[in-house]
Amino acid sequence: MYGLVDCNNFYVSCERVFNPLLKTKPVVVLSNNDGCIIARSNEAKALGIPMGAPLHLYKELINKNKVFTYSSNYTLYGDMSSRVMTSLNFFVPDIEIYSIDEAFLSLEKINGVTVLDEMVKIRKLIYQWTGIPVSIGVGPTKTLAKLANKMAKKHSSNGVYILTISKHLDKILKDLSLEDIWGISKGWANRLKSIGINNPFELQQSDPRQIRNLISVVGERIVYELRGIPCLTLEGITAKQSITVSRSFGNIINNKNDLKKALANYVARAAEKLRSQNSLCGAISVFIHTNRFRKKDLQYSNSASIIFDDLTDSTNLIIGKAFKLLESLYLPNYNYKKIGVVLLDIQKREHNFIIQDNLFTYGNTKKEFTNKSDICMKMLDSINAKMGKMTLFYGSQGIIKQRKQRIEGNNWKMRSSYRSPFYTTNWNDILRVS
DNA sequence: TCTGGGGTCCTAGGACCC
DNA sequence: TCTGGGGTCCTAGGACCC
Repeated sequence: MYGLVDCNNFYVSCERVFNPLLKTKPVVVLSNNDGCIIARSNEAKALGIPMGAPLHLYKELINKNKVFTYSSNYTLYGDMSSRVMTSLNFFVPDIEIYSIDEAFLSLEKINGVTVLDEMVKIRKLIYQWTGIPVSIGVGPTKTLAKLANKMAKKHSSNGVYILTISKHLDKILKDLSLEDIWGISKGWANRLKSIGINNPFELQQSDPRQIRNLISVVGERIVYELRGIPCLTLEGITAKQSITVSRSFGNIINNKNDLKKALANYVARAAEKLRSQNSLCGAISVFIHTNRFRKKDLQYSNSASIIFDDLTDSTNLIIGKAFKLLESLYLPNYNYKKIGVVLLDIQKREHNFIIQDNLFTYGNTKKEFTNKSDICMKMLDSINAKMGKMTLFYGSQGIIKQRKQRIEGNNWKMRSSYRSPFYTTNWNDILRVS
């Protein structure tokens, strides 16, 4: 059984913790430059203010109804989020932090009879400890837990909803639209409708292979998940595979120096994030856009990327390269609205070791060995000492794959990002927590 | 006038290898 | 003239998520 905990109107709830007078008032939180509405209290939703709406279109409605508006404060939200997650972890050891305001729980260890009581208790205590109201959905798969969470928000008095495979679920699925299902958006919903599948129940009953042909393996998984057969599992905390920092400008910018100033800032922020997850990056990309909403303006958007000679986390080094990329992208006579940087090919710093022939390289350490398995045993010892118990696979990529498959079943697939010219490659590829 | 920011995964197809 | 089998690697583009 899986649980999904979702903070209600998270950003608004955070603001309310520090200003209890807002509790019963309509509140919205705005994006960068106060451009869009990105969070709404229930009262604001009731006024018909949609998610992601440009503020200027709703100015009048907001003024008329005395809606409180707040610029976003991500430092605060990040901090509140970790308070909630830490509290959750206190009750349930196996959790997956899915987003800033959501976490999946593994409920295997909780007795089925008492799940409801347990969830009600967790919900109550999370509120007591953090001031954040949450909803909890429970189901046999992540997809159904997600759906249960939606039901909890709509139809539950205690904020908890439990879905099981039953006639009742059939009825619920018949009454929902395809887009209510996690992983299905407009594009796929339309494709499904084109072959006569009009609601989640019909999707659940459909031929998984046919769905795969239509909308890829992701869709096939959804079919099984709706039947209560898990295809998705809890994922631990993993390092980011890419890090983006970008902003729209409040005003239009057209000179290169201003763009450089902004870019330097964003690179510094991105490099900070990179270091905070103890990683290095091997490549970056820079992009710029004009304002796509100003149809009369000449439009231009472009991006360029560069691969570093060595993995790095140095702000200065990355800024240098980013400026070079900007030089190649910048065209005068355009009004720029947005610039951003993406760090790519991200690798864990401590995982960056190489064995080639009989040379073992780990950071700046180079050691020669006469026996290859000897190297691996020593590596394993030092890694175990640092990180806890691990299993080490070594050999050519093909051999690694075979061994992993023997242990983990046939679902394991070598991904291109694991490639390496050497015997060992990405941490994930050769090591596995046992 | 004003229109967010940051992610992940999957596929197809060509190049290439033994 | 015929033309295997099994694979990796890479990229662009398209979906989706919060």
